[in-house]
Amino acid sequence: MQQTRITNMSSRTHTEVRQAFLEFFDRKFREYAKSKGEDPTKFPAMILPSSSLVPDDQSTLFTSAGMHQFKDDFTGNLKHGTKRATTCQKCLRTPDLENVGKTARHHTFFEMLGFFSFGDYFKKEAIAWIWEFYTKEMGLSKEKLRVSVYQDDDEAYELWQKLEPRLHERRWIYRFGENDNFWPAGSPSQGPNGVCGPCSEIFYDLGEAYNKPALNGADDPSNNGDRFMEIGNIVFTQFDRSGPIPGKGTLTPLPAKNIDFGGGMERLMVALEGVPTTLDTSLFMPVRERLRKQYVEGVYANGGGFGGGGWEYAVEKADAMTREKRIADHIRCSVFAVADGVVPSNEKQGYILRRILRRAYRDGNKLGFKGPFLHKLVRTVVEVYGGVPDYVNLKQNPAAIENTIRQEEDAFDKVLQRGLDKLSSYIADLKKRGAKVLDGALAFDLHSTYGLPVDVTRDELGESGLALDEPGFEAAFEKFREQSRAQSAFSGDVFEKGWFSTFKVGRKPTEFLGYETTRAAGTVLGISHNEQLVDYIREGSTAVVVLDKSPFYGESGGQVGDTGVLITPMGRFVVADTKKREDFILHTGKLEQGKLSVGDTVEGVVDDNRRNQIRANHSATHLLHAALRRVLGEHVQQRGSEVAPDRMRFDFTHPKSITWEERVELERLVNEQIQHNADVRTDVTDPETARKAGAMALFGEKYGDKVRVLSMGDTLAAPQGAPANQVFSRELCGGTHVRRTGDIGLFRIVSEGSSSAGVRRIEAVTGQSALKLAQADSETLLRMTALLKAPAEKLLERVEAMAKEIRELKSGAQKAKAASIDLKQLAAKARKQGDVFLLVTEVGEADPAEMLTMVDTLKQDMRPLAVLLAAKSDGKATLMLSLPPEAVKRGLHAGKLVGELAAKVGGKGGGKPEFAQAGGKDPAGLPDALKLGLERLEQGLK
RNA sequence: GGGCCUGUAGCUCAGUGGUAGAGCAUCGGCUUUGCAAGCCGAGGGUCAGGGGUUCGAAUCCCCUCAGGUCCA
Repeated sequence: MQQTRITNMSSRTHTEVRQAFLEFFDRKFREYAKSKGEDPTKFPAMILPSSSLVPDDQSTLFTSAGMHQFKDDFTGNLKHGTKRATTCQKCLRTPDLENVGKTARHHTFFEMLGFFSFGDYFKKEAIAWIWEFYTKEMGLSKEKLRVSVYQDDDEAYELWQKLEPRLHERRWIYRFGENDNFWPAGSPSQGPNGVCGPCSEIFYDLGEAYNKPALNGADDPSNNGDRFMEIGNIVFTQFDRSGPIPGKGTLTPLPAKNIDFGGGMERLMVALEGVPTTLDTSLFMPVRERLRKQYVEGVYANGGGFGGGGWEYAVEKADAMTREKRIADHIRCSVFAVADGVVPSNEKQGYILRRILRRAYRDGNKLGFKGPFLHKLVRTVVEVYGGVPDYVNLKQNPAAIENTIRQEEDAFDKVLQRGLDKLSSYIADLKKRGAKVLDGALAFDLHSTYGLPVDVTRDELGESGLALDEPGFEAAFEKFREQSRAQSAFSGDVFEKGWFSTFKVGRKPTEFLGYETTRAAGTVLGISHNEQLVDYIREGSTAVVVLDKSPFYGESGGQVGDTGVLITPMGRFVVADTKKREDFILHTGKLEQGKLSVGDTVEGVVDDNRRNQIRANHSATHLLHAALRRVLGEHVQQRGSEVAPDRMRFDFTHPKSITWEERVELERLVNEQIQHNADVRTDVTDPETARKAGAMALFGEKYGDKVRVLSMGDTLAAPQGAPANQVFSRELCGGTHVRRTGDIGLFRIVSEGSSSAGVRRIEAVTGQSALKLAQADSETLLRMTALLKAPAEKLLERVEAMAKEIRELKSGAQKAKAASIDLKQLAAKARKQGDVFLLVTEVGEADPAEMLTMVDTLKQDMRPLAVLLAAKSDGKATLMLSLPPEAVKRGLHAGKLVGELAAKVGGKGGGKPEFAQAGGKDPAGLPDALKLGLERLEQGLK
């Protein structure tokens, strides 16, 4: 009976479920706020969008928990302007990588349904609401739900009991210890100190078929079986722990208590759809089906290839189910990561993504796929999630995501090939030696140096009837890991430390005034000296100063920070650089004069001239971006930029280098826009309106509720919201720009190149710098015309002719030198010694290269020839000896002989049996050396 | 943050202290009805950059840069 109900509910799509969750909590929040007497017309937005997978702060590589974007809100700094919020947060986590596809619930990428309280509602509401959501809104059977509380949390126990007496009667409220039901796990007795609290989990019983009870509270992770799936966890942050670590700490109640609820979207879908694992839900089945279809098509296209079997064959061969599921998980993860701007690489986020993609690729190989196949699944993932409002960036440019993944597949293919080549040479070597086992250190080298996965090595060895020295491999790996660990500076702290984290608590971000002015008054909120917060600094101190308002632009979006000065009644603080950190503007510099204290009113004065050059360069990047899309095509995507006063750099996706014609056209288009001198307009609006107006948003970039839309170029008379094709450039941008395009003055491309695979880089200059460049070019030209005595338009011809002439002269020079010695005369000195011509002589001034030419020329005339030449150059002596095979056969060795002769000129020498040279510092010894050489050669040739 | 590998002609690479090479590509000539191709020949190199050791460095040592790869 229950089954019928579940089936009914499963007709909801995941998009509807997600929406239902968010709307449900939004409703609850509003009811609650009203009951507290709050004014309903003044409610802030409480359904918040998912933040990017790549977090703003440097604490972690990826957003790995639903509460990540609320870290500051939990410490009392209401960054989002609300005390209550609900989200569906995308997360990425890899410690469970090994479990993906094997268990019912592990993922690399997952979505966390969350609701949060920052010192607002607490335990009672949280428990009641989530229960109502699961049982009423989602219609989950109460028979299937179990809950747990922390062993000492009687309050939570009673709340559950009162809410649903049956849970208590059936003993379905479990009390677990601090390792299961406390956050951070085990903190009462182990630490760390700080905010913490008990939690309460909700489980869904998948049925006895999955008979691995997990609800025994044991700490052994192997008991985290598949029968009971944790679908939600409410953390009650209510204590401040202090005390020894490890050791029993004291838990002091916090005045402001928080709620952090997280429930896996994938797990909820399992409960709703009645399937055994998260990877069997409708979130993944389209991807898995697409994969199977591709496989079957592959079999067909290859005339029944893939080892001659069908899917079932592969199942038997390679544990296909796990692999298929893992591919589905990994490709979904990769699509989301790429959409958020991550590109596979060998560091940071890019490296995690690369590992995930390569694992999936290997799984595909094992299933029988040959060559790239993962990128073909991208569209399916995009189709599954395309309807979710938060994930519009998936739909924005699926081709770019496909491309990125395809490139990584190709790159890995190459790596595999190289590794396999190396391995086969090892295998050949083993066979030659009659050995059976490959050294573990070698296998590890293949892995660590050439990126060849060890399972590939194992398989290949197996096919040749060989084995891998497993303990040796493990030992090498462990040694390597230890070394890396010891040398690591990596810290995994989620909560940052340092002066800034203390400073920012409860403060409003700096208001940036620099769009309108470059000179404005502000109040000093904080000063950091030597990484410590201080009340004041004295003359000569370097410091970081934070103001409530500032005209200084903090480095971001590629634009460098402003420089200038902060003037106080008592002093002068020279700003050398300005950075932006979480919307606070940090002025770095030195107090040149007087004293500066917190609370002082200062006048911030930005270096105007420098700022104007920056404006020109920044605006020019927008024009260049637009021009690139017109000249090269719509596939051009910004990949980064750097805007400084004297130069700009723009990186963008494009598969080929740019032709000269394209470059000329780009320059022309940009300068045309500059000459039209159109107004530059900024509209402040919300992201949705901006998108509709066709503004280009940076791929993978994060934007707030309000964005600045910058429109530039022709047809600006068009009303706000006019289609993008009516203006030359329309982009979201927080940087500072010129008023009219004419302010840019002049735009010139300095260079074009590549910064990484598939990404081109253009460097350019504007305004004064462009003029300087033009003048420098003219000067070069002018000087060349003078130097070469040719008019500018004939220069090219002239230089080409000269280059040719130089080449001819050069090759002629050595011959001429050789000739000047009069080779004929030299040759006449040659004697026949047995069947070999023998020539031993001094040739005056000559360097080794010239002597070589002589030797070669002489050898052409007399064959076979043994020749020993001696020469002086730069006050040093050089000896050169060339022997024909006939002489070598008779036991002569040019290298050895020349070494012996070198001693006569105070030097050393050597070489091969048929050719050798030597040098020494004492040319006076040359006659002796020649005499000895002649004796030896005569003897040797007899 | 650390370990290892690589960087040589337009491309793919060989070259373990002694005259910088091969294959492909390019250009020219010949052969062929044409194509595919073949034959002969030519051009093309700061041996990633810098410093050092040495009589002599693509080669050995140190530093820098770039790419690859693994770990933290």
